[in-house]
Amino acid sequence: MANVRGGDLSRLRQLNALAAIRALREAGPLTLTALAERTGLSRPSTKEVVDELTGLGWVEEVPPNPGTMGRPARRYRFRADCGHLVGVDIGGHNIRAALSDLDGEILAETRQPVRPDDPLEERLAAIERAVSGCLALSGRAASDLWLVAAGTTGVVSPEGRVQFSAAIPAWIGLDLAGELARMFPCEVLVENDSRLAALAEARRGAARGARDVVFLHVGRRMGTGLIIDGKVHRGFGAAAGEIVMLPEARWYDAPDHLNTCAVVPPGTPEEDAAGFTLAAARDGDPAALAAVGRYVDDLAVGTAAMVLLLDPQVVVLGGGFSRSADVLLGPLRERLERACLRTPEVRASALGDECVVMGAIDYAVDHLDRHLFTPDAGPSLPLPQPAGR
Amino acid sequence: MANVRGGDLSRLRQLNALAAIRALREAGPLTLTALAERTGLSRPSTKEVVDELTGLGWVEEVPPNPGTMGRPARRYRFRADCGHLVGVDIGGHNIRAALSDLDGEILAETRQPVRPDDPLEERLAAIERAVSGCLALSGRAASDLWLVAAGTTGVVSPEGRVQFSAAIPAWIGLDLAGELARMFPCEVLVENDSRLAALAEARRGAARGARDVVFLHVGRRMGTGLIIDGKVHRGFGAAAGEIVMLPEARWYDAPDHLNTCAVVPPGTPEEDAAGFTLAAARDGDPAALAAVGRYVDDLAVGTAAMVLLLDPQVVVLGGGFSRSADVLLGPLRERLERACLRTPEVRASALGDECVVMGAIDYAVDHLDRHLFTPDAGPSLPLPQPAGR
DNA sequence: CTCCTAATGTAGGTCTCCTCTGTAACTGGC
DNA sequence: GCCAGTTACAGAGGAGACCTACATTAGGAG
Repeated sequence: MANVRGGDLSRLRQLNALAAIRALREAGPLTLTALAERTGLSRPSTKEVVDELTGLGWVEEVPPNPGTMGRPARRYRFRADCGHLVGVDIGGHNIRAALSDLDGEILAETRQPVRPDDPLEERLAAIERAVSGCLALSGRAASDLWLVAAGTTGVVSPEGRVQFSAAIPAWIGLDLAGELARMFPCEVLVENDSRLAALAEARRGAARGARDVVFLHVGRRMGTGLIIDGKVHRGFGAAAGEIVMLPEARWYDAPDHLNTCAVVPPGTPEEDAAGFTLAAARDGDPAALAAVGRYVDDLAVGTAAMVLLLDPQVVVLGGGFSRSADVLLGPLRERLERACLRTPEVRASALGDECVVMGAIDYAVDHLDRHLFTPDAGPSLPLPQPAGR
Repeated sequence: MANVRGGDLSRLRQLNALAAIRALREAGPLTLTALAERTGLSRPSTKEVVDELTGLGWVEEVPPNPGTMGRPARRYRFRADCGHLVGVDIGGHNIRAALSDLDGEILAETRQPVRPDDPLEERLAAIERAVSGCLALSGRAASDLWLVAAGTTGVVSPEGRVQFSAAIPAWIGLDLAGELARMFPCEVLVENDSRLAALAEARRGAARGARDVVFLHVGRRMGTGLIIDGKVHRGFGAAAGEIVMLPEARWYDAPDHLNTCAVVPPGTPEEDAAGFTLAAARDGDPAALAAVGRYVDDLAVGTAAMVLLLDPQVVVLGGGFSRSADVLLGPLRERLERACLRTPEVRASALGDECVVMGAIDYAVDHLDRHLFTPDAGPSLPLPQPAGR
């Protein structure tokens, strides 16, 4: 029983304003009559609501649709550009950033290469450069930002502190949320990167529309992200999805099967080895195919555990190795078919390297939806008045 | 974006009436001033709302609290008794039923012994007898029932069909929701029993207040129920929680360790064997302790998989063996401590055999809350007018 | 140029809530 | 037994938001 508060007339107006905003966000520019139909309000009331929202800067009139019978209807749209969001992907080798409008439409993207053993300061500076780049590309200022969401490798505490990271040693113990809050003049969210990737796939990628999704990050490191009932699942201590830690799930050492295959040229650095095996498997090399088989055998154990436990609608294969999804998908499906009670769809990531930034943006949009555009959600009133552009 | 509808004045009244009902349900009998404070409405408006609800039969006046300064305030309470819910636990050896009011307060309980190999008709008849018994005990008629929720062993499809059941062979393929709908003149819900047990523990049992809970049904058969974000997690095909099916989780054969221990007298029927081992372990018998150790070793593997994946706040140990929780809890905690990133609390079931019926009641209450007492929830208007008692 | 269509704008009415003022009921001290 | 103090109840008047109904306006078709 969350909310026990009633409300007066102004609350009703607020509700109706929110309904109008949501209708406009869902269905693009609408005429007053169309909007009235969608919100269930009468036209005069709808007009009053729209006028108020226009005054606040949330809504703007667009030219009418010509060529129709009768008097042309004025059309209104939600001003998604009245605020901006930034998503950041903090990886071992790259910092990616993207800037979007309030609808999550991406307006600019940048990438800053880094090295896993870069010192803390250098990496933080790269984050700042990546975001500044986005701002410059889109012609915005930092003060236009409403929300920055960052995804990082490693285990992130509920408060945004990095508790553990195999990929970025310097990151361990860092108060990432605090650092970012110092860096940007707006609210900051921090989340694990695989979870954000999962969210992106569930919202706009391979699992669009599914409410229960398991995202597998397969690559040199393994990770998972869970979407349950349409939301990112963090767990009580924000440590959900760490099934790699269980020896019986056979995930931790699984990539070794690909690294130690005979088709890998001697002297190949370990980080490139798997690529050779996967490529050879695609060409039908028997040794490589056998190695891939052993790899998928292991991969399928942990995956089956997740599927049996959660019964997701879709399993999405992402991460570095998902470029070779054509080689992996078939064998994985086949093994899940045998192990699971109900086999979910298994699909390759549709977003690739952009997965995490997109997920960060989607996470920020969700946050906004929940705290600004949802009635009964705490202090969320539609009051922030957007700048005049 | 679920709901895009606005509303008019009557909607506001409805919202405020719901707020009043929720406040009364949460905090018991309240005076007008107290209610006004909680709902945020003025006293005159609160009075009008309460009068309307009284007229509809949802609210009733109770004698004022004597011994206070000033004019005694009239007090009002939610009439939880204006409708009734039934929860049913369909097990292999017992059918349990409970009847509760709209707050989930249990008013009557019955039990009907059955045998696992009873024919379909006999088991359905036992369900009917169990519920009739509750009605008779509490002096109600079937027409007073608003909702019947049933938990059964086995895998239940989203539509309420039993897809598989190891414990009740005759049950497989049965359209249980359909059968119950024919039996009772009200809405019917069907769910897996372990999930309902998990819900009961999360609502009123060992994990009260936790939003992410893993319930382990340990007994002759193993099962799990997951509460995620405060709700029962079913999964896309309602097959969530079936980790027993995975050989690597080492759950399926785990009970054998207890059955084959030397302390079990020869000729003991298999269903009683584990009890001897657990009892001997409590008394410190070395062979029994070793068997329990092997059992918990296996139990911990699947459990660690769940904990690592979901990071629940609490793990609840329920089912037949949970009577011996004192013997099992320590070793299980210790093993989880080693295997998990963040070890959740591990507690014994607080509800025992009543777990599933209680969970069924809680499930029904949740359903009501969502569909009757929540604004913005589909056709949920506070119109059903309760009988005059 | 007129008719038709579809949207706009305005007026009056209703509903719900709020604030304010006066009245009622009970306790405790003298 | 009476009076002051305290607390709650009851009703009147007013404001805000929505609805319906009707008159008005702008563009396209014949």
